[in-house]
Amino acid sequence: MRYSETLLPTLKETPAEAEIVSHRLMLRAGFMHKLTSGIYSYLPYGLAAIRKVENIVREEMNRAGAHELLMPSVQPADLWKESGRYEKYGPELLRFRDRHDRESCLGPTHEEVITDIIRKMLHSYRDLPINLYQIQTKFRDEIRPRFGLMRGREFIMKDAYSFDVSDSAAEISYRRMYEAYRRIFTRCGLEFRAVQADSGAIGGSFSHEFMVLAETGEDTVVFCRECEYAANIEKAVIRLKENNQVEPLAELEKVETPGKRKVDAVCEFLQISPDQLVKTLVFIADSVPVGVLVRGDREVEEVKLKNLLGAADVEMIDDKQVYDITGVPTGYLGPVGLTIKIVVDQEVESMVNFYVGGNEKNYHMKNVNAIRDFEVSAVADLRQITTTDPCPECGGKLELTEGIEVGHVFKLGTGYSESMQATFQDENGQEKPFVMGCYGIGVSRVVAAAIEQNHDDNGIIFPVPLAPYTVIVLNLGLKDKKITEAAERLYSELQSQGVDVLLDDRDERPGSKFKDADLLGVPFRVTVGKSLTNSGLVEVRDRKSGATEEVTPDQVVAVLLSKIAVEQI
RNA sequence: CGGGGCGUAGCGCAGCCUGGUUAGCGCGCCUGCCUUGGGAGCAGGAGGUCGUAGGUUCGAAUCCUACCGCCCCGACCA
Repeated sequence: MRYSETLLPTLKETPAEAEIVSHRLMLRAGFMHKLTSGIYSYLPYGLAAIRKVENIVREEMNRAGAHELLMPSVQPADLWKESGRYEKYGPELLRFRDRHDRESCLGPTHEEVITDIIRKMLHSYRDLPINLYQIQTKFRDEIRPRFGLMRGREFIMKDAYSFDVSDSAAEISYRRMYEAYRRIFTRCGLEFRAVQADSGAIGGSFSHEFMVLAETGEDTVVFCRECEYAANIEKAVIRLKENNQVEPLAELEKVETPGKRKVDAVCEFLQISPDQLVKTLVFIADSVPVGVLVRGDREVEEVKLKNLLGAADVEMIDDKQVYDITGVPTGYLGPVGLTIKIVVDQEVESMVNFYVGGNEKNYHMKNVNAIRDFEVSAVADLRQITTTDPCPECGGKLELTEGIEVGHVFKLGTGYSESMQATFQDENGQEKPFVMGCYGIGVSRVVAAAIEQNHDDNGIIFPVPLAPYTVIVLNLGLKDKKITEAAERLYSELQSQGVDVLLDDRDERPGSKFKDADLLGVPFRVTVGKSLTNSGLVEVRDRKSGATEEVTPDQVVAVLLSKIAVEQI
């Protein structure tokens, strides 16, 4: 590509809208152009990076036996009504009517469409297994799009769907995708972890997320220092410590706590530690209020709560709503005498003689005990794991880190095939629902995550496999025949060797070209300028290390090819 | 949806509080000269419905109202 011919508008200054480094750099390096919130045009340079990711994804999907197809983005509501998701999927699903007043939606994912294809086209166990994928633009009307391509409303996703004859066969398909994903993200040059995950709105029995480790990640990942255990914090199961202390139940007592509402204040006033206190939080689960009890120093994990209650949505409510529902001012709420449904974190169940709010302003209660003093409708693991908890697998020490979710694999089971009546005949002539799996990769997000992980003060440092161009040739002597000829020759020789090369043939001063080359993050830079005139040499520079060497023009292609070979995974 | 911030030239901003000629600055862009290995210099120039609509006023970028858009925080522990 000739720089002079393409649209690659680099910016010296950072647009005010960008907060995180990948977003800033992508805007400055002319990757994309925002049309409206969460919706971007991909400019040539950004598109080239996306294509690199797509190609790696394609190669590995194909290697894993999946086959590419392309499904529509506009989908009829009827299909979504069949699966039951037209009601379940929230406002993220963009709905509209066509000219015939038919209800339609923009596909945020394609389980319904693929299941429809398969049920109409496959009828025999002999056709299975099959795994189909597409790379396509998805639309999800996110509550709050942010960070540029990191969380857009419109984004590019690779989604794959597997169909199997049985659960055990589906597990093989799942493993295959899991391994393919490991290869994909390794090839992208990313530092990542595969973690156990909640399956969320898509549903299904179990799943793993692939997380690129980065401070700006929107997810928290917990992993064990001693074993292979790794999970999204939403999912991390808490292994209960044995509680052998047998303490006799004491008599319930009311204590005055004037003006003490926060856990810390109550504890300080009563001279107790937060692990002796139980807080009562009120959530609204699909419009039903639920009281949730956790120890004073713990945090409720809403995803766990949601799963326990089988609710589509749970939300903590504000002080006013709490008062409206319970008649108790916040800070003094407790389970004793509370009429709403109460669920209890497993840790609380093993506590004896603890403290709670007194359901009356300025009062708490002591020596409270579950079951004896209040009714419990369920006990479960409802809190967030912490680094002081033992690893649920081996008991080892846990660590927390932030991650960007770039891939997610799900074992779906027969949920969709049953609701949509997608069946095949097995070898005995029995009708059976397909056992499904689905597998997503946020292609545009991978590019953002890669930049989040690979940059310095001067700009992007692309890993070779994702770099839109592997080499940039700077012509620093546009009016110098010898220099221009050498640069042009290098450009065409590299191209003929199959190297993605950008020739900076703009009429710009050297400083600007150097700055832009750094900003764009092209892994290798070849400078053809005055050293060619002086000593017959050109400079080859490694963007990542900054190391330079001077070689003759004849050597350049060979030198670069060997450097690229080292970096190409 | 709540809270906060912002909307003035392609980008980054000043001006607004305290209303008053042709609305500024830096970067970028155009022309010329000069320069050419880390975003040069000089000279000249183009480019603005001051987000939109309404109101107050002799007069509005500036004050008031409504709307639109964008960004950030939160969907958070009582």
